[in-house]
Amino acid sequence: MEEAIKKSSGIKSMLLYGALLAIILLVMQWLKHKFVAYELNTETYLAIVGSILLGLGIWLGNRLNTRKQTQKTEGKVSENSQPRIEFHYANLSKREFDVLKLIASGYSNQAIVDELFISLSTVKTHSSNLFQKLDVSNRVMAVNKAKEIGLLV
Amino acid sequence: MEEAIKKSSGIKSMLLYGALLAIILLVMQWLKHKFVAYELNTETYLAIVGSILLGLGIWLGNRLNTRKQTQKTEGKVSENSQPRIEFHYANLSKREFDVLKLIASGYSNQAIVDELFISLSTVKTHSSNLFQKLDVSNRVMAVNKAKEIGLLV
DNA sequence: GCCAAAATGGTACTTTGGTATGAGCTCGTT
DNA sequence: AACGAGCTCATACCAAAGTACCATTTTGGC
Repeated sequence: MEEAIKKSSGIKSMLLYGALLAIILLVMQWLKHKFVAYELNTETYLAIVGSILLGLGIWLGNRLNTRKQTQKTEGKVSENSQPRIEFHYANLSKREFDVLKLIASGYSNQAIVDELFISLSTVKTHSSNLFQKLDVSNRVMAVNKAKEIGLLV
Repeated sequence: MEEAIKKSSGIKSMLLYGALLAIILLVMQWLKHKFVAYELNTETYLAIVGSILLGLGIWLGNRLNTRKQTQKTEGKVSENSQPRIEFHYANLSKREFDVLKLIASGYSNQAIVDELFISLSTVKTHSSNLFQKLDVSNRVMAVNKAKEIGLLV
């Protein structure tokens, strides 16, 4: 796909070149006519043509490079927006996840008791279960792991 | 500063233009000499000069844009590398910060002992001190706070 | 209705974490 | 030399976390 875009870009620039060259030839013919009509000397003629061509060249070079840059930027943006949160990654139950969130906020077990209206031993059970599922052995590791796998932001 | 760099870049491109124009004039004189010597017609002469100038223009435009891009990239890189860890933000001592980093990685106190070659009571002392400085009461809160204030990434 | 998963809860115990208090040593600054 | 900051360490104590084991109830899917 990106290769196709690059090829397309190459063909486009070629066509552009061709069109520009055609215009340049027309300008040259016109200037030649003026040249003959007003008898401009050769150097003046060349300076005019040269300036036009130089300016065109710079513009073209600039434009080609801007296109390259735009493609790169788009590529990066789409990469950044892809990481979705995988909710069932570690098979945590709803309640286990509730407990995990509060742990991550720095709640003690007792504070979680007060927040979820359950007993201390239930908090410990959920906590222990989620550690097992996340394959960790303490709260900080659990929080780190959960963030790492996208379970928590 | 960035404005100064941009101005500098502008001056440089002007000098470059000047130098190129000088070269072009020399080439024109040389071709005129050839023109006279070999009696090339005017259109051939123009085609040669025109091609050279167009090519030069494209090259220049490309180069200028590359410079712009390079500056942008450097600007981003320097932004990314600027967030230094503010070592004394919360007035943590070096040792306290060492302990904090390990806590943040999920290390138990005993594991920190083994990592830093100090006693358990020293770990506890540093830990307690850093909690006080960060105004928190447990490890998870300490880690969260440290990340929040930019002390840890 | 049956069954598995989830939620809840208790008990006992060990491990880990955190606080308070005190002390000694080194180094840099005044 | 005096002083403060930082590092280190010990002791004592309690709180909190975590594990193991067991049990009952609830919920959701078939």
